[in-house]
Amino acid sequence: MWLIFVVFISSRGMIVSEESQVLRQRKQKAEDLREAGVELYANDFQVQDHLADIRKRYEDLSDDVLAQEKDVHICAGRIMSMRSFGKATFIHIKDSTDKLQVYIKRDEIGQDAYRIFKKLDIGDFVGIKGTVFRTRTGELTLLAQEVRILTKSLRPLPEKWHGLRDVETRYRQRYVDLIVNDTVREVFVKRAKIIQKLQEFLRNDGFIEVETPMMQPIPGGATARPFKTFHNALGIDLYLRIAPELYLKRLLVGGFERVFEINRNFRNEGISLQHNPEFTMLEFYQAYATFEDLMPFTEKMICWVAQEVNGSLNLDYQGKEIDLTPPWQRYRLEEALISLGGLEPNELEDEKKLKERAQSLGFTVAGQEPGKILTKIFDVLVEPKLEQPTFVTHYPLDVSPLSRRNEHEPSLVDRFELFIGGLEIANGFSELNDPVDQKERLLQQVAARKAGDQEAHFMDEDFIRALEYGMPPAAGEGVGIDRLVMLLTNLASIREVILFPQLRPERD
RNA sequence: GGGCCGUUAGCUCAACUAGGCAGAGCAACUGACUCUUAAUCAGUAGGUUCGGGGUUCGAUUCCCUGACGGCCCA
Repeated sequence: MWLIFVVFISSRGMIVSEESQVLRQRKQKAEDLREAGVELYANDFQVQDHLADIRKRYEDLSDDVLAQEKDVHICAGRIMSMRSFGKATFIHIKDSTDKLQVYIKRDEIGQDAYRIFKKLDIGDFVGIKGTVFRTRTGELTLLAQEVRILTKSLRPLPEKWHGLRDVETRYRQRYVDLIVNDTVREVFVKRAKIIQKLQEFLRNDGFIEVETPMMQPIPGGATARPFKTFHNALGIDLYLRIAPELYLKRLLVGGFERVFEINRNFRNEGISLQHNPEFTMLEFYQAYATFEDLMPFTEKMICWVAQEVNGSLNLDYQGKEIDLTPPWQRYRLEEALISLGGLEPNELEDEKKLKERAQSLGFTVAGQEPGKILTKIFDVLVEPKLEQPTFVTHYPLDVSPLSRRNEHEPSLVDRFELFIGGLEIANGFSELNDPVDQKERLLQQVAARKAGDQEAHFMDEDFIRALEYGMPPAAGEGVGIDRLVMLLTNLASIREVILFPQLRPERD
């Protein structure tokens, strides 16, 4: 393919290009190299060693022993820095495992090769063949016998010590962020590990991982507005799922006793420090268990993951010292509202007083069920205060249309939410498996939807039919993976733990 | 959706407070230099100051408007 330059004459009569000077210079260099017969995008280089392995093997050897080492290593990486002395140059190259200095001498690689090497830039990928030595200043270094360009980089990397700071550019060009900001890379490595460890923990406990539809004709399993799309061949509306819940419960009906899924949910709602339109959720369901069983199970699971990835049950989250050691604090919802939220007990009894309180906090209360008002007040007054891990239990029935009714207090359900560091991390409950009760509750949701509540649940007749076949008693739970990662990496923004967070498109 | 803050060279930032030729470091280019590591030394080039409009003799700066981002609130 030909590189096309758009060149025009400016009003001042100078020839200027739309491209930056650096980009133009680099494209010119690339052309020069190509004309000199250099393949700029080679694909036949056989890498034998990762940089970390080289470091590991030689790091602790004394200079004398090192001087005897004649083994030749073949490795590759991106040039991250360059210090040239005319006829010799030090560079640092970086691969996925480490960063290593390479010493390139004209007398070692030959005049022609050195002339070509001088055309290379920071950012280029190179293949190196060489032996290991230690410099006078004590740095383990590869002495290059051969240097080869593997990929030409046309754009300059950000500055070497301030790096890339601009948040918008970091998110839009995450690839650059990952090249230059090692801590960012570490966050996503840790994220991958957290997910692996959750899978491992659940598998070891007899759960099997399944995949259920992300595109659903009836979006269910959560209180949220869905994204809508259209399938051309079927000629039907489909929704991106807001939760996998109803499908996972169908699997309990089908005879699986322990299932889990870790995958994306999509909610057509605002974006904030804790919300991205698509986010990752673990949901797991266990037959013959109750929400009471899930609480210690959750303690065990999260502690194990924390121990595996951080090596500790103590963590610093945004300046708060958090201790994950079980057992975790428990509050009934009303109890938390009174002792942490500062509400008077009589406010909880009296719907009118409750609405006044909500209004004083700036909420619209018209047409809202008391349970919804209660949980909204909770979100604002209590949630940020729940720094140490805390289970909040006994949620109102009207905000929990899929949860099993509490046997002693029928206006409440057997449900908990887990908060750590002021973040809502998990939500679990004993599952409602009475198809008649479930149908009634969904009908109430449909009525609420008709009355204008766009977050209310849809009716799902097939789900009811499934329950009519019989779903074993069970408990299920959802864990917000992004927030768990935020917690374990001490990051305040969900955008820092999602590789490509949703942004408005760039103009031009 | 509302409020506040921000957007200047490839990157990180000045120039604000008082409207007067848009600057530095790194990166780049030319030259010197065969153990440097924020290499050094000498020189060079690089700008739609986010877009549009206004005020003004003159706008990066003041005003209006739009875009994008950040934080706070809903």
